[in-house]
Order: sequence, then structure tokens, then C-alpha cells
Amino acid sequence: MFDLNNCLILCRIIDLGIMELSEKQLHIIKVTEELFAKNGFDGTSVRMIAKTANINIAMISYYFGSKEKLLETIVNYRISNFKIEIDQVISDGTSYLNKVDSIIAIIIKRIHKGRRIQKLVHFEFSRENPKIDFSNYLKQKEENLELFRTLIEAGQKEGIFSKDVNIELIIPTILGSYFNLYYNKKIYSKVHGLFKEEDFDQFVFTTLTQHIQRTIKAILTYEE
Amino acid sequence: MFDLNNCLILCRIIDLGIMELSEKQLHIIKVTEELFAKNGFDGTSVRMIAKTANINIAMISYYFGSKEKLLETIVNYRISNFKIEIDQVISDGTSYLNKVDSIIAIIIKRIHKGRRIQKLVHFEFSRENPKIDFSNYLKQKEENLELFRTLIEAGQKEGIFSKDVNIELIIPTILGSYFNLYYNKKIYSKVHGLFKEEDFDQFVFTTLTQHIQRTIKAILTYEE
Amino acid sequence: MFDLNNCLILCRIIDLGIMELSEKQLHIIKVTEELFAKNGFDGTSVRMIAKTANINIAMISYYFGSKEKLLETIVNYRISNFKIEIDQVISDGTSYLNKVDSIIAIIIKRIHKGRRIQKLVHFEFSRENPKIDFSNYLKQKEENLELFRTLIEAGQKEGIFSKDVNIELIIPTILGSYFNLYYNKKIYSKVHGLFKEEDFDQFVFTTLTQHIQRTIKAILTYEE
Amino acid sequence: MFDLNNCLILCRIIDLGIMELSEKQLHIIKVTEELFAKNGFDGTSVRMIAKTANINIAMISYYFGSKEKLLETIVNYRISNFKIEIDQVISDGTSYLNKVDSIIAIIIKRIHKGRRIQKLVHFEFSRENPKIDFSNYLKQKEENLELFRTLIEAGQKEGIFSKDVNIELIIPTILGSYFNLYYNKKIYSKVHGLFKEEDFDQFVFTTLTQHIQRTIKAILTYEE
DNA sequence: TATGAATGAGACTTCATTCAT
DNA sequence: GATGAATGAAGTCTCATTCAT
Repeated sequence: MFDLNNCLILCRIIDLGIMELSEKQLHIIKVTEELFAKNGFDGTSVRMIAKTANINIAMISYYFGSKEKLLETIVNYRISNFKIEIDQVISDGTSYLNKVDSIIAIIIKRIHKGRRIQKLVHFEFSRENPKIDFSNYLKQKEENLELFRTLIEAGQKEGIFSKDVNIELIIPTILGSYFNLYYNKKIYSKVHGLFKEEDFDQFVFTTLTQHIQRTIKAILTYEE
Repeated sequence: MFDLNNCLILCRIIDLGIMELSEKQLHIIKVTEELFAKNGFDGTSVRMIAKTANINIAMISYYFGSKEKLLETIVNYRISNFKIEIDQVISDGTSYLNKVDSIIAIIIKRIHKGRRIQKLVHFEFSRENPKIDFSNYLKQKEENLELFRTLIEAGQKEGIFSKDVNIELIIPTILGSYFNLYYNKKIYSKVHGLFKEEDFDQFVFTTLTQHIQRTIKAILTYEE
Repeated sequence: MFDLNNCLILCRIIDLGIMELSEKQLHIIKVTEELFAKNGFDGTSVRMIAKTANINIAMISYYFGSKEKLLETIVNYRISNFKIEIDQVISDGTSYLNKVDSIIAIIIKRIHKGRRIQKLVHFEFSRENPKIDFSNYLKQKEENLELFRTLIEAGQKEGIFSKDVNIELIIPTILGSYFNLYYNKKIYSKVHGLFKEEDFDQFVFTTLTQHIQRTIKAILTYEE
Repeated sequence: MFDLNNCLILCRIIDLGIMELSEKQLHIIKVTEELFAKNGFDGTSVRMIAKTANINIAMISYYFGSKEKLLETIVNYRISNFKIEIDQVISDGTSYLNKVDSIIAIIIKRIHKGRRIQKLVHFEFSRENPKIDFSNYLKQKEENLELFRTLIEAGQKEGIFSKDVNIELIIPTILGSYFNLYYNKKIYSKVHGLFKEEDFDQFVFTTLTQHIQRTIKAILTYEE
């Protein structure tokens, strides 16, 4: 019924300890995710959610405890899937530059899929007093960063990557390139003539991905 | 009283046609800007604004018409100042690479100063049905993009910059690198040991700026 | 519990399509009706309604959607009952003059019962930009006018009623006589010594009704 | 500048004791009159008045004391002009039936001219607790009624008018016929094909006036 | 005389949640 | 397990009036 990879979800659920989601809960999550992305957390009312999901208004409190807990559930549910499959890329036999290309392609695919909730996370996470607990998100991010650092440092040791590069800032450059495009989609769609949703998706997976790959490879090999 | 460059504001005002802001209005704007950045638009109530600004709650409507009009005023007020002074950089006698460095430094300074309202703009502007009129913001963005494109194309003609680069995607890479760092400030502050506000500011103006400068120069000169 | 003829209401409801009123809703309607009559639409606050009806202030929106929708509901509810039972009067065996007498008596009873909301309708309906949808009211009015016209024209054909009479203006004369008395009740109560509410009711059903009956019969048989 | 008969106004002003209206006040009155007619008393804000009259919002309180006092001033100003010139009609040499015709024509002209404020008076005066003092209006009404009664009784003595007629109810029939048409203007304009404002005016002064004249004459001479 | 900034009160509506069923 | 009626709190905005200028 949903385009969610149930297997992964279950893995993740185990990792978090509890969390068992019924089909109805998943339905609510999916609907809410879109509404949150459209209107933000405060801009989305439980009324709206209930109506869109075609459920009783009391169900949100009933199933998730509160609106905030619902957000937390969604974030944990979605963000967690963000863990990139770098391991297998790292252990394949290709060159370091190819590895970087592959990882970037994977990252872009991931964040494009989860862009809606990521947007909300960007917003909520950067607040002084976030409404929800982002410890899971944080842990995930740090893990990914570590994996990436390991790869780059290995490349540096082999003399393939420049040592002047600030590794910690590469991830922001990758993700930021995507998100800044996404946040200014209206402008760039016009500039690049992307009138349909599919056009934008296509653009992201080809032109943007190539640009970022090129950028990162350039920076990794650049010597002043 | 405020850290606003009044001269520039007035210039901009002329450009916009009207807009005369009293000191009280400026005070409200400043307070609101912070609250919006902290809590978002929907998360900030006029009650909150009035209380923080120590004014009567009716003053918001009185001065700005409505909460949304207030946001619009703030955006026009802030975003407009975003027009970069590329012209003089372009016309100075330095090399193209130096020009790029200078422009990036200017951009970073600008967006760091306006980051709070930019965050809100990112959020509201990328919605399907934005609450406010962003035509001014859009115009500004497109203008800036054009200026930048002109510079790069000139450099390409002179054989200094690679022709493989996707010029339209450079701006997202610059801005995105900054904003992704900002949106994940909590993570990167920890990673880079930036515990005080000033530390982060300093980091942005030195390490991050250098990283971005290096990145853009790399991409502009990269040949596969 | 209420003086409402539930049977008729239900009939009307079927005619309108939907509309199911709970007892609580009926209670609110009744209270509101009086307040609207006393203070007008704009002069009545939902606060006032809630307090008088002894309900939570949010119930008005909850049940009716908005204050205006509440008015609309009341009007549809009341006005609809205005459909006169002329048919049976027309088909009884009495003389045309008797029929006119009966119909006038029925009309006066009806409008006296619904005078409060009628007053509001007079006011709102005659505005340039009415706040509510009066299509139902309009339809009802036109229907009634048509029924009346049919009767008079039949009487004219039989040579009983004068042909000089302006049929469309008879209804305004009937209703207007009542309402002008009602709107100037304070004056006429004094003139006719009607000090109690019941005295006025009595006066309406006897003296005023006779006056109107006499008036209409006079005009229908008058030959210059 | 205004279509007001200043002479009469001054006479009336003397009658009321005080009241001196500057041109600006008259301007406000005129504007307010229309707004009150359009939106009712509670539906009209001083803001609206100030804006429409192109004056400062504080002027209303400044000139008239309060919004309610403004209404009172308008009513006294307008209603007072309602005093009909029956005297000269009574003393002219024509027949009683002609006198009635003339008086009705005068009345219709008067109330059509003052219909807007009359509507408001109908509404406010019939409230249990009117917001303003209507003693002047009341006095005027009673005077007029007395004049009319005198005429009819004289006609009855001469054997021209029936003695069965309820004199006090004739005025409501006259005024009511007009106002019920006016309050349902939307319906009757359609029925009579009166699409332009002038058409309606014309209809009032010809067809409606004739109908009422005919009606009153009929009732005055009707013998069962 | 005339202004407009400023205010406290109150307008209508929607909020997230609870609780009896 | 699930509902929906009901609620108190808070949302934004407009109200008529005042007061210093």
C-alpha cells in the first residue's frame, strides 16, 4: 500500500527499541509528512491531519500521544533511513574517485526522497529550543560524517586526495547544494526550464548530481 | 540604535517605491525577526511579539496591517539589502580568481547577517502556497545570478575558467554550504569545538569562507 | 421543549436536502434568534450567545461553522416554514372573499410568529452586499406571490375582483401593514393602550387582522 | 454642495434648541447616513466613516462626542424633516379624496427620500433598549398621526369616509406598503422589471403611489 | 482646531486535548 | 479500541475612544 521499504523500517525499529506501527499509523504518518512539509509543524493542525487522513480527530492523540510525539515518530521513522550504505561502496574494488561519485549519488537519492521531512528537520533542529528530541538524528549524522571522513582520510593517505581539504565541510557542500536548489526550486526551475515535477527529479539525478560529483572531486584534488 | 546601515536601507526604499519605517517600526521588525527565526512564522504569535517588543498588541496591526504584512515588510526590508556589490569587485583590477574570492566573502557576510530571515524565506518560499509575496526576493535573486553568470562567462572567454562548469549551480553550492552548516550548527559546533556565538561567527568568516572559496575555485578550474 | 412544530421542520428539511438539528443546536438557534432580533446581527456577539445559551463559546463555531453560517441556518430554518398553506384554503368551497380573509389571517399568524427573524431578514436582505445567502428566502417569497396571484386572477375572471388592482403590490400592503405597526410598536402600543405583550398579540390577531382583511377586500372590490 | 434644504434644517435646529452644523459636519453626516443604511449601525465603524469622508478618525468623537451621538444627530436631523406639510393640503379647497391623494403622494416622496435612515430607525427604534434617544422621532410621529386623524374624522363627519375604518392603522398601511416593497426590493425589482435605480424611483412615484392612493381611498369608502 | 499614535477591550475563530460513551 | 462532542486557551484582528501635540 505504501512506497515504504518495510524491511528497513523494521530493522530500524528494532534499533530504536520499541515502535510498532500499525497500517493506520503508517497512513497517518504518510499524510502528516506531506502536510508538515507543505505547512510546517505549527502550520499544520491535527484537524487538518485528521481530515486529510480521513480519520477521527482524536486518533492522533490516541495513537501518538500528542502532535509533537507524532512529529518525533515521523522523524525517527524517516531520518533513520538516512543511514547511507557507504560500507559496501567502500569495500568495492573501484577507485577512490569512483567511490566518491557513488556515495554522492547515493546521498542525493536519499535526501531527495526524504527532502520533505528534512526540510522540517532543518527548521526545527536549528531552533534554540526544538520541540522534539533529535538525539537520533544527531547520532545518525555523526555516524555518516565519520564514515565519510574515514574514506577521505584513506584517500589522502594514498596521495589521491589533497590534504588541504576541510573534510567536515564537504558534507555541508554536498547537502547544501541540493537543499539550496530545492529551497529555491521556483527560481531554478525557471532558469533550467523544469516545468514538471518529473523534470525536476530528472535534473536532480543527472545534472545536479554530476555538478556535485564534479565539485567534490575538484575540491578533493585541487592544489593551489 | 540598530545595527542597520540606514543609508543602504534608504537607497533600497527608493528602489521599492515607498516604505518609510519609524523607529518604533524598526524596533518591532528587529524583535520579530528574531522571534520568527527562533519559532517560525506560525510558531510566533503577535502576542509574543508585542510582549517582547514591549508594545501594545494592537500596534502590530496598526503599523503593519497584519502579521503576514509584517513578515512581508521584514523580508522586503532585509532581502532587498541582499543585492551584492559585485559591480565594484568586477571592475577592480584584480585577477578573476581574486574576484571570485572577494565575491564569495561578500556573499557569506551578507547571508550570515541575514541568516535568520533567510531561514524563514527558505521555508516559506519553498511552500506550494506561500503566505506572502516574494516577487521582490525573486527579482533580487535573479539579478544576482545574472551578475555572477556574467563574471564567470567572462572568465571562461579568457580561458581562465573551465567551460564544463554549470554556472547556475555554483550559487546553490556557495549558499548551500553555508546554510547546511547553519541548519546543522549544533552538530558542527560540536565537531569544530565552537562553543560561543562569536566562535561560530569567526569560523564562518574564516574556515568556512576559505572552504567555499577553495571549492569554487577548484570547480572553476577543474579539468577531468 | 420548544414551541417549534417539529413535523413541519422535518418536512422542510427534506425539501432543503440536509439539515439535521440536534436539541442543543435548536437551543442555540432559539436563543440566538432572540438576541439577533434584539441587537441585530452585528450587535450580537458570539460571546453573548454562548453566555445566554449557557454553552461554551467554541460551540457556535463547532456546530454551525461561523456566526454567519448560524444566521443562515436560522433563516433557512425559520423562513422555510413561511410557506403558506394556501392550497387548502383555495380548494375549500367558500367564496373568494372568504378565501382572502382566511389567507390574510394565516399570513398574519405566520409573520407574527417569525417576526423576529423577519426583522433581521428585512435588514440584511435589503443591503447591497448581504452577508448570507438568501436564495432560499427568495424562492419561498416568489412561490407565495405566485400562489396569491393565481387566486386573485381567478377571482378577477369570475368578476368578483376588480381588474384595476395591482396584484403584486397587495402582498407588500398586507405584510407592510403588519411590520410598520411592529416597527413602531412603541408608538402604537401607546395609542391603542396595549401595555402587555399579550395585549399586542391580541391586537394583532383581531384588530389589525380585521383592518388588513377589510383593506384588501376593499381594494379588490373598489371601482373608481 | 448638498441636496439638503438648508432653510428647513435651520428651522428645525431652532426647534431642537441647539445644533449648529458646520459644512464638515454635514459632510460627515451625509457619508455616515449612507454607510449606516448600507451596513447598519453596528456594521459601520468610525474607521470606515473617517475613511469614506476622508477625515481623521478622531473627528467623529471630536465633532459629535461619540458614534451613538452621531447617530442621534443624524436621526434628529433627518427624521425631523419628516413633518409633513399636511396643513396646506388640508386648507386647500379640493375634495377630501383629493386631499388624501395629495397627502399620500407627499408622504411617499418624503419617506423615499429618507428611506435609508428610516430603515435604521425601524431597526433601532423597535429594539427593547434602543441605543439612542428617539423622543424627537416619537413626537413627530404622533403629531403627524394626529393631523391625519383630524382630516379623516372631518371626512367621516361629512359622510364621505366610512366610519368602520381604523384610522390609526391607515398610516402603517401607507408606510408599510412602501417599506415592505423597499425591504424586498430585490424581489419586486425582478417582478416588475426595474433594473435601474431610476426605474425603481419612477415605479415608487407612479405605480406604487397610485396603488396606495387607491388602497386608502378604497378602505375609506368601503362598506361591507 | 485638528491630528494620528496609541490603547484596552473585545470581536470571531481555531487550537490541541480530554472524556464519557 | 475507537469515537466525537465538548472545552479552555489562545490565536489574529478590529473596535471606539483618548491624549499629547
